[in-house]
Amino acid sequence: MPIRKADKGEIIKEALKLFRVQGYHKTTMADIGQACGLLKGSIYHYFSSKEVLMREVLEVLRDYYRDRVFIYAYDADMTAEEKLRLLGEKSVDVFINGEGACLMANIAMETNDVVPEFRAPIKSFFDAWIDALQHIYTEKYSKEAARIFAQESVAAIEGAAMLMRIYNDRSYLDKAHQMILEKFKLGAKTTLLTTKA
Amino acid sequence: MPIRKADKGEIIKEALKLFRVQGYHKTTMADIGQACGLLKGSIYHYFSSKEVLMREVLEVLRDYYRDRVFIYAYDADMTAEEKLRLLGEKSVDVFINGEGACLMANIAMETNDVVPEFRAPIKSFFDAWIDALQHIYTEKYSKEAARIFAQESVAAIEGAAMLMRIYNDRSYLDKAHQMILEKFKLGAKTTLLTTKA
Amino acid sequence: MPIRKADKGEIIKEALKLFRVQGYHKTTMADIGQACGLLKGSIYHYFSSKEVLMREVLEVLRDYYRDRVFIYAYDADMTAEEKLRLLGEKSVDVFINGEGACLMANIAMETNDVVPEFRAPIKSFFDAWIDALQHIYTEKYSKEAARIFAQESVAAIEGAAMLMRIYNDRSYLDKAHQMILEKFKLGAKTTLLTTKA
Amino acid sequence: MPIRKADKGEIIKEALKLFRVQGYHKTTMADIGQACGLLKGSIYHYFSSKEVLMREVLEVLRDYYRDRVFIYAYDADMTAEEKLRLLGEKSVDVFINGEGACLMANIAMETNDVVPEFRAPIKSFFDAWIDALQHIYTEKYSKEAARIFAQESVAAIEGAAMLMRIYNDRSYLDKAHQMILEKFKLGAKTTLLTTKA
DNA sequence: GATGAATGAGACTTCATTCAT
DNA sequence: GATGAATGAAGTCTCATTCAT
Repeated sequence: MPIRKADKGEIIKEALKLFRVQGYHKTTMADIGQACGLLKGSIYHYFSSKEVLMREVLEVLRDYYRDRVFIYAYDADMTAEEKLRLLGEKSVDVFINGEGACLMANIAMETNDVVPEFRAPIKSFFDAWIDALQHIYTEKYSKEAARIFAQESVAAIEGAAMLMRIYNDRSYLDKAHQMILEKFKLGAKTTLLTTKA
Repeated sequence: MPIRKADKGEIIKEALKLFRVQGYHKTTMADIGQACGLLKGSIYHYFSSKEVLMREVLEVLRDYYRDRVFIYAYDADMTAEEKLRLLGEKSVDVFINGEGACLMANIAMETNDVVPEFRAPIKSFFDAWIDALQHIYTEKYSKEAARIFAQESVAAIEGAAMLMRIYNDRSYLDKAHQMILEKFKLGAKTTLLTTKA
Repeated sequence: MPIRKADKGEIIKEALKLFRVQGYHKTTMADIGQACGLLKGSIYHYFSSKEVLMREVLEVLRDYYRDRVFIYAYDADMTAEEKLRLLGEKSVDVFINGEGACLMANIAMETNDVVPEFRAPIKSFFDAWIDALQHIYTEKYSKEAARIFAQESVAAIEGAAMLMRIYNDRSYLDKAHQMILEKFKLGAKTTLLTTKA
Repeated sequence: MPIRKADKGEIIKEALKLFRVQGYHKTTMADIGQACGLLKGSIYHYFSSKEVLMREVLEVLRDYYRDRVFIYAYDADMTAEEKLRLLGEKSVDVFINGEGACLMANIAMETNDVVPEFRAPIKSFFDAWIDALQHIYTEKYSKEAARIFAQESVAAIEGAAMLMRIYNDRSYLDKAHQMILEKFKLGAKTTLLTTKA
């Protein structure tokens, strides 16, 4: 009869929190173990290495966003503005609770050139995000303009998340979302490329 | 004079490059030594610790931007658009040559919560950047709107730098700068807050 | 249970031997590890630093003397001379077997001004020793004279231990103990201060 | 034209102070250099290694004591008690000013088993000391008893020096000297062996 | 499944020593 | 004679990982 102190899900959840705050290299297996009530050695029952654990964290997060956040972009029953607001809320919420896309950016910056194995889940996360926004924006913009606006939006949000962290002021993120919404309402006038019609 | 293989400046330059690409924790003193043709121990002749070296790197970079890049924002002989373009060029150039503000964002993300000693130079770098942009924007915007637009601009650029890195595509950064310039030309219409007049 | 090569007690025992012979600064974690059949890094499983290990060594030794040697001074069933002889024997034994008060003096001399953390256990060891001798001596001496004689005795023994080491001749220690016993038998005549009665 | 910032004598003096307080292994060439206003590398113009420097320190100290302190023991113009007092004063003085026999004991304890090269000067220092005291004591004691008393005296003083350091209380040393003087005045009654007859 | 002990590679750092100038 | 730069060995400590129980 096994003593079950933790399962993969919980380890992933705790690891995510630590990786987000401390980064990949600074977070130790002992840190993660402690957060789950395990010894560091025990984590190897679930994950064959720290790298594999990180990869699973990234994949779980990407899947979560893809299936539970970005999916709303494709919902036919909401207006574009409602969808935008919803995505923003979900993201903001996740950012502030400390389990979100912030990790993606952090890990991307820290490991892009030193752990290539992490690139795939990170890329597919941002692909899915940009795709979702583009889909929303195509309601008012041409496909090309929508893509660019989507990229700008993601950049604006991640940049704001960075400032939020540096200045310890969450309003940056709120302002970024408002700005995007405003811009969308104003239509294509503010983008380099022309509107749909 | 003894055999001089390196000086502080060169070590800082090499360290900057490595920190930017590999991050703080993943970069070892041996890496830095090798890049300068020194043994790891020899670096301690110039810097009393890895942390002190990193801090000096951040300070040098901040001072460089403050004195040689952001300063153009206050030049009375250029138009706002010329200044914006100049700042963009200088930044782009620095980004692409691999010695620039990208490091600030990377290190901010990686160490914000684990090495508080780095916060001060990082903060003052972003302060100086935002101040400079705000100063330019006040030509067309109210002080408040100019500040918000400045923050948005920095966020947009840093977010774009992140995407540039993830997708290995430098066009993100160019587009971010173009977008900012466009937006500035269009005036305050695109911001939440009202224009100057 | 895992492969157990050593426990705290054994590490402390081996460390004590090495510290006594080589001193604190000259003894390396690798030395201690080798003596226990461990790698240097493995010792950190039991002790968080070399300093902490040394402190525990000092505390264990102090407790050992307090509970198993000096305690005889307070035994009502022995005469003062029996007690003195017993303390002497225990000390001599310990000195010669290489696990004893000699370490206290060595470490005191070597680290008094450079590792203040070691002072407390060293002081309390000597306090307990002097207290014990004073207690024995009060049978024949006033409290004050007994204290001074106790201090003299400790000094005489530690000084003799030093000569023993320098001349590699254990007879110094024996002679010191004999001298102390003689002096005690002769009563207070030899001390500066007056006898009890 | 050479820049003379220091000479051997000064380096030895400063090194002695540092070795006495910090011990041999803990004192670095940089420490010594700093104390003399030199860089550590410059010390090698005077001494070929740290070990050689320490050996010279020990030899200088031994010679100093032999020629300027212990020599009074052989002065025919003083009484035994005057000589004892004089030796005590010189030693106390040197102890307290921080440049004396204390170093001999410290270094003896710290390096006896790890740097055999230091044993010779240390031994000959203590030989000279014991010889001097023995010579004084032979006025009242047999040669054998005088030697033993001399050894006891040295042990008493060095042991007191140790307590002085541990308890940061210089009275231990004064008391040791008083005790020795008392004992000498009382004659051979207090020693194990018989008086001269 | 979980543990605690152990490993070994490698990190940062120190320091005696050398040497061209 | 003195310097500052450099070296290389070694020291303390960390950490991902393994494994018998």
